[in-house]
Amino acid sequence: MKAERARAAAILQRLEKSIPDPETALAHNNPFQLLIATILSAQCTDVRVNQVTPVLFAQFPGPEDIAQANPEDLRDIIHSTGFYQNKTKNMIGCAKKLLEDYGSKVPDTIEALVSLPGVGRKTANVVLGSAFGQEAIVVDTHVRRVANRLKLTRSDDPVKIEADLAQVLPKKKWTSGAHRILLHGRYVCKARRPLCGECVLYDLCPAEKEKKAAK
DNA sequence: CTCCCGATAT
DNA sequence: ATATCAGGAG
Repeated sequence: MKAERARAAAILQRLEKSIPDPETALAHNNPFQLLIATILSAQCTDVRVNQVTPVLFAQFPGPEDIAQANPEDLRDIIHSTGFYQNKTKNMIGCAKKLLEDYGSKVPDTIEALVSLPGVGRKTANVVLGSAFGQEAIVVDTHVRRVANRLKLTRSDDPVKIEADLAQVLPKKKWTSGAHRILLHGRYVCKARRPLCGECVLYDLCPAEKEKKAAK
């Protein structure tokens, strides 16, 4: 365990250099907008979400506006993010629930967040970390892949991965650390063709050693 | 486990 | 032309 923490610390130290400022890529001005943007980001790139949210928020800035919106209008705006039927329903349901149960404010606990339509653990942790400044480990597909390649976890279950990372990362670095791992996965340790040649973690990566051993 | 869907890399 | 990417709900 102690050795694992030291390895994780070494990994983080490299990533802090290669990714100095691990901020959310999702454009937003307040917790509500981040919540909606993150709901839209399910199975969709942040780049694409950022193409639709300015249009969406110009017309529907707050929960009141989205709760009352004509679903077709919302759907047309968010169409390109995919899964637009679900996402439209979720946005409206989510806005309504915020109005009815949370005084139009985005709640700041994982339990309350996860109770909102379209909000799972990943989305909840994004909001907790980036809107409320809590230490929250976001596990998305990138974090899952990178954490497994680095052998920081052996699990495919996001909840278990989150627990494993919580063990090995200092709490002060939960949000930034997970986000750096995420970004490293998006741009370097990619799903299809990982750029091992330009990876700052090259010598710390078990996946790389396995490849060499296989030769 | 299946369904929900568009965009892009190959 | 099509495989792959990217979370949540039922």
